[in-house]
Amino acid sequence: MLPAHGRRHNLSLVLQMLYSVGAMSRADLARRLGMSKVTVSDLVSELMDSGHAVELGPSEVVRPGKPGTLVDVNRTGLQAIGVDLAAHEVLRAAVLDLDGNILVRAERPIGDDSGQAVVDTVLDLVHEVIGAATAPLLGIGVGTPGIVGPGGVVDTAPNLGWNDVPLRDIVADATGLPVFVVNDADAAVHADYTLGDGGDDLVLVKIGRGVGGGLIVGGQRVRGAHFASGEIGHVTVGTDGGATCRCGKVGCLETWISAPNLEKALAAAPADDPEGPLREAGERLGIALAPVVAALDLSEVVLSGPEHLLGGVLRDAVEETLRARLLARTTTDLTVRLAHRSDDIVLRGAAVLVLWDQLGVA
Amino acid sequence: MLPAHGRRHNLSLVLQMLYSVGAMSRADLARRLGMSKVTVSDLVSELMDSGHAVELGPSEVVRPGKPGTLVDVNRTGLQAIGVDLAAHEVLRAAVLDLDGNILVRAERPIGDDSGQAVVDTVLDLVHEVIGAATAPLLGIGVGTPGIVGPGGVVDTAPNLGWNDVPLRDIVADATGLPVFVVNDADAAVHADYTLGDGGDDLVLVKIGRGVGGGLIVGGQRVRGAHFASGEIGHVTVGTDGGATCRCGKVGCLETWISAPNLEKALAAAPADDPEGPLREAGERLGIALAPVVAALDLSEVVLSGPEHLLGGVLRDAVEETLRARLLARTTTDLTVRLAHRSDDIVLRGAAVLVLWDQLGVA
DNA sequence: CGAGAGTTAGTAAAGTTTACTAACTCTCAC
DNA sequence: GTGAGAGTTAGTAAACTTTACTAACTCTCG
Repeated sequence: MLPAHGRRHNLSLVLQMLYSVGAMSRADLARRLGMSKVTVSDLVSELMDSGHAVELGPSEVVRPGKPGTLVDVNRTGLQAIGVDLAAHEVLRAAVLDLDGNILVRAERPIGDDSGQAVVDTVLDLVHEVIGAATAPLLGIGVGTPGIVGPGGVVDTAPNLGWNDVPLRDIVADATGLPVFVVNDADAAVHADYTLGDGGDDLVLVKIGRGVGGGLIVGGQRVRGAHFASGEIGHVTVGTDGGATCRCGKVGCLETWISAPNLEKALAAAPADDPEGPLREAGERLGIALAPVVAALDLSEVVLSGPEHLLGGVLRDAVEETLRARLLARTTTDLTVRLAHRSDDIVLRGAAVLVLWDQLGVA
Repeated sequence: MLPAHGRRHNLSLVLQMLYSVGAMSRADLARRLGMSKVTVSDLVSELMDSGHAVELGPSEVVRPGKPGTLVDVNRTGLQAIGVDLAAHEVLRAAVLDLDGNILVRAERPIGDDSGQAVVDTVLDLVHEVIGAATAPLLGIGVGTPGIVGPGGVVDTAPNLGWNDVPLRDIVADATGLPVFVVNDADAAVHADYTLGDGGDDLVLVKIGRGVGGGLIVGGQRVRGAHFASGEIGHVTVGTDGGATCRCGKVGCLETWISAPNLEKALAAAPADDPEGPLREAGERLGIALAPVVAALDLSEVVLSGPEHLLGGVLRDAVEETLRARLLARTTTDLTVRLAHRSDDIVLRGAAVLVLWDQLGVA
């Protein structure tokens, strides 16, 4: 731990404060951060030199004393790229501003491509959005299906035909920008945690072709012993059988609640209980999540995926099941809700990753 | 983050290195820690001044050059107090050395006491073991049943008749020593994590009168949104009913696997399958843990409690159930084992807490 | 309405803490 | 003796602090 590391941390603290609270004067920063005015002035000056912060002009507050000069994160002068490789049949990318707003979008169909062909499409897509950026780029965040090992290597992503693809290095070499690669559900939970206003302990379940999860515990993203945290799609749920899963086991969570399986079950539902499959799926998810919520003492369960499937009966069933299977004390301030704007959550989460690493912003 | 914080961190790094690797020269420390010899000399000198480190004399290694002077954590010159308030019908305390060895023990029966009477007994017990210490004390660690809120306040511990007892301040005021209070299962997992050689992602399930858990995720103890992590005793397990629990619900984990319920079931077991209840209990625990292991991608499940109950069939059933309910990839290097020396695990974990906080030792 | 008092923002200078490099002495094997 | 490694001393750079200042504003009162 060199003094320079402390300095870097303090620079991040300033950016975090500005990012989460908004523009303020140097003196406000000093008071809020418990640093001296001199140190803050020096930190801010370094951040302005590097382009990460800007002055916005004098404060309008009317009170005795010299008005402060407002300082803020360079919200309009910096952008990031987000890439979502987990959408259905399509690769997506976008230019985002620092608040997570999507400024420019681009897409490429996957078709029947796999392996290197998909990698080439990703690079093509990334180059397109880089060209569309209107401000200096902090970096590129990528949310991908499959397990992402250390160094941004995608271990296995069957849908893309990938095995041990060093995606981070590939994209970094092709663009010269810093690149961050994570699992799509991890990106999603990062988006919800950073851009939302929830607690420091939450799980996000992402329901699409499969079922994946991302966890934030104590404000930190859980990575797992084999970088495979959140892989809950193939946990057996309940003790009363179920359908046979594509993985070979019986009663996996995915057989009840993946989007394709849900659509199928809804189509086959009896007329007198058309929403039965949604209730059943919610119950099963609740059964699987109950031990997780209890063990980690989570305060939020977030569902991400098609709103018409998750929005009503299913969400209610998850909440009811959790309340039924846990102590009342555990569930009193537990919230079960849908993610905001699930469609773009991976894009936003991927961009947020860039902010985290480049700015230390939370 | 002041430079002084970095200094403190670096002092801890030196102690950690010595603690985990063993005695070595200043030059060795400098190489291993990537610091300059000068800095290490300075850090070591500060640690010797404070009594946390000692010189052991010249190294015996035969080679050209001046022999180094071995430096080590002051293993024999420092001790810590561990207190276990979660044992059956008795309060226990001990003096431990820095390696977690128990040097002196003491006990007090609880009897029918509760509330303030128990607090008084704890203080009496603590004073006895403080008197038995043969070296300066780093502090007091306490493992208690119930939920421990911020500031070492015991929210609720029914067995002791406690509600919102500010235990840390009470013991600190009475002894003048630094005091650390945590839940007993959290203490246990801390002991296993620090004194064992496992991975950075594990769960410890402590089975006694009730069932509690402690989790280490990414090398950090999980606290939870309401400081109630690990409270898995009253999660409903399975979808096929079960016995009614003292909490009022049906099929809680505790009804299957708490020590009293297990003993009862074993006594009533049919002669042709005397170990049936153990197998059933292990299966139920496996069912409850499967989603937790998958979501967090844990590498170890540790059981702590009466060995004659947990050791054989039960442990095997937990492992088999996890393997059956999870993807093979998740379970290939998952180990399910008993804690070493469960009897004293809370005492050792409580003492380890002190080391963590006072020395920054892992 | 204007002068003085009081308050707040921001900067400059000097001092402290921390860790670095460079250069040295000391000790030992060969 | 000579070379190698351990540890110390001297000097430097970085990062923060305290203290003291200027600049700019509001408030009050004659």
